[in-house]
Amino acid sequence: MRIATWNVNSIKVRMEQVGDWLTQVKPDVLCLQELKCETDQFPKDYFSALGYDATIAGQKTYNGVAILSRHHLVDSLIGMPEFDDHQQRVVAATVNHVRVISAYCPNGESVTSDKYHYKLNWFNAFNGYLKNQIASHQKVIVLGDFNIAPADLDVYDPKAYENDVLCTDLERQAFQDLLSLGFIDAYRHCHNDLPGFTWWHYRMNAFKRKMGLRIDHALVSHSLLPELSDCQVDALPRANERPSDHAPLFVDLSSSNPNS
DNA sequence: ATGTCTCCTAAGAGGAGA
Repeated sequence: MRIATWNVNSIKVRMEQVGDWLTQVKPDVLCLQELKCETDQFPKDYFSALGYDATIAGQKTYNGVAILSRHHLVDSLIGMPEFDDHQQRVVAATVNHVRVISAYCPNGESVTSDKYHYKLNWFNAFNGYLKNQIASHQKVIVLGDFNIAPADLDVYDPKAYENDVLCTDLERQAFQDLLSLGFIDAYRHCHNDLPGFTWWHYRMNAFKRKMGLRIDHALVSHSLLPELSDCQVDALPRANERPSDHAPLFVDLSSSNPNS
């Protein structure tokens, strides 16, 4: 199975780019973030015509997550049951006995912002949520925009981002606390010393100047580790004419057939 | 470098969020 994630920064603007990418890369599953549309505005028919079923958690203007799948999606769950939040940031569903979670973690804005506190609270809730998910499902994969660069290797200029949002010790600790539940950072596991940037600012010609951060991640449960064969960032869509600021990331699992 | 992009309100630009 190939399972991917992409923060598309508006599905209405990027629909055809996503369709083209699905046609070329043919993932079994694609997790989407920042839909920026309400659930009933999501172009479900367009992706259905490409062979993808969808579970959607949208809202007006901001946030919004979805899971697209070429296989049957079961046991869909919108949001975190024990965290009351009108911001649609989490959706889960099971595909071929693999629990897939699409997450759009809060950005935080800046360390002095109320949004930064919301971010840390949110990660605390997300930790509890994933603890439950990993306890109730054998194979779990969490993909999405985490808005955390876990280490200096994940930042083009660590000095410039030192103690800045996305890179603070508290955020990095929150990320490590997720791993401690029993997850592995798939990209870092497969690539010891490559940056693997997934996001580049729209400003400053950041993409062409390789000024990126690795803030989109795929976490696999220990039970999936034997199946993990590859994890790649596809930076090509970032060079599109009207790109999302994020590039897609995908994981290849060697088995996970319906009977395993 | 308050630099770019998207969406909203509301009838023009400007604010929010990233």
